[in-house]
Amino acid sequence: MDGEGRSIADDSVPSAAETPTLAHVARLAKVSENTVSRVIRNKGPIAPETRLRVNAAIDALGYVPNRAAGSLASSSSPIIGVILPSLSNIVFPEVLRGINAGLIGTSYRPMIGVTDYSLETEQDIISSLLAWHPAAIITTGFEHTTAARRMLEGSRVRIAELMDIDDRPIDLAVGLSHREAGRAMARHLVQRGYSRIGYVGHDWTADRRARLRYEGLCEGLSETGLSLVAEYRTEAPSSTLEGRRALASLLADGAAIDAAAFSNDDMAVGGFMHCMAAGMPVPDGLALMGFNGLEIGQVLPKPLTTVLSNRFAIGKTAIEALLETPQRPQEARIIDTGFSIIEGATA
Amino acid sequence: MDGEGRSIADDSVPSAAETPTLAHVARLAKVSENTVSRVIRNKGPIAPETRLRVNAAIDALGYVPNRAAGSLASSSSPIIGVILPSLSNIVFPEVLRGINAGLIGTSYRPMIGVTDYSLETEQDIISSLLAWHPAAIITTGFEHTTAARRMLEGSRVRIAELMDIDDRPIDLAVGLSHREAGRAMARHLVQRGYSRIGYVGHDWTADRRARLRYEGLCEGLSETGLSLVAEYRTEAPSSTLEGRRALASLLADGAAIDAAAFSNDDMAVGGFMHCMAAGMPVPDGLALMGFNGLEIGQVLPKPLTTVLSNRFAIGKTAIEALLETPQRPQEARIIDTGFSIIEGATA
DNA sequence: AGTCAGAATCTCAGCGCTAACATGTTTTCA
DNA sequence: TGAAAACATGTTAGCGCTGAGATTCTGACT
Repeated sequence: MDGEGRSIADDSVPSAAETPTLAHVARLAKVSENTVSRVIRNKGPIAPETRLRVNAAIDALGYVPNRAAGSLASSSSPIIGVILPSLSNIVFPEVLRGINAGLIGTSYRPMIGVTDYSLETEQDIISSLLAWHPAAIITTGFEHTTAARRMLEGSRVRIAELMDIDDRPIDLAVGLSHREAGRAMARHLVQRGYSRIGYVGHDWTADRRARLRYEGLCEGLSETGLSLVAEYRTEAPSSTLEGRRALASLLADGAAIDAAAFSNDDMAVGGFMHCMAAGMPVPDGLALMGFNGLEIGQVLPKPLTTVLSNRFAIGKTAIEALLETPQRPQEARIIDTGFSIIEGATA
Repeated sequence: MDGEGRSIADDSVPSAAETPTLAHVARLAKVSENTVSRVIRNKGPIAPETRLRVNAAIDALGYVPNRAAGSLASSSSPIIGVILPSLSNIVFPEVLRGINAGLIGTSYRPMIGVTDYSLETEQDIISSLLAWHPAAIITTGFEHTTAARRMLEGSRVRIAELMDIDDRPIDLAVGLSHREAGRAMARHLVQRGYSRIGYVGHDWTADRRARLRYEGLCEGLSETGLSLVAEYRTEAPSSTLEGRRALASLLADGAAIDAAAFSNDDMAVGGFMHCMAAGMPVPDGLALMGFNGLEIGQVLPKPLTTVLSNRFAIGKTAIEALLETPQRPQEARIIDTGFSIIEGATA
């Protein structure tokens, strides 16, 4: 019955091509905007009947809250800033996958930036992410420019630094001790009876963790009275191809080694490929050990002996810890997700 | 000299722990907020001297614009919604890498969602991304729920559907014809003299493109009077391990084939591993052909014969095309990024 | 000197939502 | 039975920015 004259403000339904707002929902459900807002955010007490009415109106209009408005009003947003060094290496997508897994069922969304291992780029990304007043920022490692560190510390946003735990975090660190992982590699190889151990690595100027593993490896060896008898580092970032080339170079130089420790699995798989192509028996002619525990290593004709870094768990754990405590705590916290040796058939 | 009494409103500098706003910058630079806004967005005429003064104030305060406020006021935001089916497969991170590359130098940021190949999940993600009024939404393929399609079409946001071009896009499609790629595989194998060709694939209920390649393969073969002599599809998603198992199963069933066409490189690399472990010579005992052109395939002792899908280019091209035209055009557009055969040593 | 276009800037009203507080309405329990 | 506590809602004032339309100020050209 709306024949009794034109109603004064019948804009309870938005005109076509106009996106419905809280106000539309409120009018249709005959409650205040604030009540609708509280229903949506599930905040404060709501009478069951009211909730029903509001939800019906939301469905009827196909209302979707405007996040920008919400963020502005509450000066915080359901965004998780995620800063990754690279997307070329499967390791970081796996961390992202963990982050995403931890976000399922929440209304948070990851907003990403890729640094290409440049601290200056990281700084720019941090500043542009902070402009969204995100709930948290997740980045990698402990190395940041001074300005970046100041921004991170100065913001009230929660900060997670992933992968590494060998230093003091700003707020939260989740990862593993790469130094310890390196030592574990040394111990494993020595236990297996190898004594002439070589190192094959990639350019680590921007990869602190690879260097930490290298240092751990050296320490581990020296604890048993050994040391590296040969080493080769490429000038390129890690890749399977570089690994293949690097091992070939090391052996071509006449290195007399019975085992090669690689900076990571990509490199080690490349090394394995070289051995196959060159007819070098593994592990009897040469033992190989990697780091990461990538799937590809486990599908080789002989599964690669390596160290499992729980990338997925790192991402997921970080998100869970961050969401658990929205406010930055007084004390920084470190979560060790550990590592484990994968006893393959190559070392 | 600020000793001459307390100034009435000297809040040109924000009090500590208060983030500076446009208003602070404006006061410090002695211009209106709007002028600062125009300097920042580089919009409208600004006197060089004013620009300098404003930029100095911005630097002095370390001002960072509040994106939520900007988005609310302009009802659009520098966000690119990116919806990916999965992060487990390196293919999609590579697309994301392309997207990211196309975004460098702009202030757009990707906000991501992962569907795990579920159309319902895609629909939820679309709705939650639209809540940000993004500049564009990039998703995969042409299959969407009815509601999702309606949301995409109804929004004024630009939409790109990636990977596939074998159908009609909503707005923009960037990718390659998987059907044609399948035909090309058939032609290549036939040209090389193989005639007893088998197919090894993964579960494609959610992977339309794998099915299209399969169909193209069959069509290509039948054009030369041939057809598949054996095929095996796993019930699991594609992986190297599944590929290895699948080829083993197919051969164990006694299939008399001289070449195996795989649904993708992951599967093909797994197949290669099986051959190595089983002592089957490649390609003389069995030829192998994949699809994608992943790095790992090219590092095998014999580089894998495969089809290069330009994942990185797909992402980058899509972004470039989207940013070039902020408004959705009348006519939907298709960009074919093509494919090419990688002549490896396995087929 | 008068007019006018264009450049440079300002004023002002929101964008759609939420925080904080105010108000009214029940329930609880001494 | 009355006061306090708990519940259920409403009212109001922004959050920090941008868009549209003034307004002021130049200089160019009659």
